[in-house]
Amino acid sequence: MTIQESTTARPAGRPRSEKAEKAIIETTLDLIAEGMGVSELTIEAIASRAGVGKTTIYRRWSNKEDLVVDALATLKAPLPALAGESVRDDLIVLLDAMRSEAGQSRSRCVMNIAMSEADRYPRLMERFMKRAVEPRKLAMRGTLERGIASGELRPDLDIDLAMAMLSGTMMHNTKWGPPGDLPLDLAERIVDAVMAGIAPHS
Amino acid sequence: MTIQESTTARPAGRPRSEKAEKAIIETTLDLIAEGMGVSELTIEAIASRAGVGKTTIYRRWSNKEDLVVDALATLKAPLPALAGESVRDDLIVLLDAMRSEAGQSRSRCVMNIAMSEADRYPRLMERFMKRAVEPRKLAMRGTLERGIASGELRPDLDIDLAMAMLSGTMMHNTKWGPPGDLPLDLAERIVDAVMAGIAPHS
DNA sequence: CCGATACGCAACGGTTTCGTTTCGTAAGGG
DNA sequence: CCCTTACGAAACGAAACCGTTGCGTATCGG
Repeated sequence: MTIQESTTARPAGRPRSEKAEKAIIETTLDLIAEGMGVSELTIEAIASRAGVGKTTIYRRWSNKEDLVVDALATLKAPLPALAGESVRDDLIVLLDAMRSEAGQSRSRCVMNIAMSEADRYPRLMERFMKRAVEPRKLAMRGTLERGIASGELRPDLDIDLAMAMLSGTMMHNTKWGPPGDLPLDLAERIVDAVMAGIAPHS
Repeated sequence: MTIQESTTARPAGRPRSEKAEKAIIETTLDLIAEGMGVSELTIEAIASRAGVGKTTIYRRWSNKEDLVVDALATLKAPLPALAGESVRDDLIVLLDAMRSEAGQSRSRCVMNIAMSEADRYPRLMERFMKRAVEPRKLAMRGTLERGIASGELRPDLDIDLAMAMLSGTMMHNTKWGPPGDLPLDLAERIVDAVMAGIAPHS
């Protein structure tokens, strides 16, 4: 209230190290990506691996869950750009984004948490859903609606069921398919198969 | 080596209580079904809930993983009987078995473990896969092959991809679909949608 | 330079689980 | 009856984390 507090009234003293903050969050994500469940994460392990005192963590987050929420929130979802020409191409782009993300251990184990600890950490999952899942669902829904309008998809299409077919088939491959990298043309094959169906041409 | 050792040369002394053994395994499955990860299971919690001394557990299993392996192995997989008339009907039966199992907390959380802790407990998963997953996969594969032979399915069908489409769509609904029970006709709708495809009639 | 704050580090007491051991009792076989 | 083994209960020392505190140092504003 004196003369100028600039924008945020910087407090006196040494400012908090952004490097430490980044290291903490990165380490948290790394540990999760290595298959560690939320309940197995320990503040001490994060601190030691990040080269940081526990104090520095507790000064920023009051408990483990808050830290994990913030860490997951930094996983941005750079939605792939859709050409918007053919619905088939757009669906392939969307599914191929899933395929390539499945190869990254980080996204993969975040997905593990999403599927196995959803009930135990509802706040965490709610936030993660809104941030990472919803935008993709909306993009796919929009593409399917466009396909119905343009006649590229059947007019009586059950959109929710179609989304489950597309995403579910890809997820089934990432989770239960043969080990190793997924074939590069998997998205294309899935989209074509889902579009054509498994019954013979009528 | 004296006269008769019957079948298994019963040792002297008090025999082990089958009741205790059963209680231990049931309690283990219950705890897992309540959303407890393998790493969060504690021998003490199992012992106390089962009304059993820790000694009784350690006398039978040398560590937690061995116990969980045995517990999961007792989850038998009563494959649904397939009529073998129409491929569509058999696929519906197979998928509907998945749907109804998804409603049971026990099978559900076993699935959670399967998907999230597969890398951490590979022995455990290998055994579980062989016991519970493989028979179902074989049944579905057989049905699809029969459908190709009978002309009910397209002759150039990619069987693995078709299995991923069917199972993946159902799993997507169980995991990411709206909360609450799955609609009773979900299996039928999935099978019909997968067979017909989402593209318009050619 | 000085005061204030953050830093990494180490240690604290408290809790939980571990795997083991000891205890007195229960239940079979010879 | 006696020997053997299993039983449930309780307690043990060791280890891992918890959340907190004190320490000496580093880094900012004034």
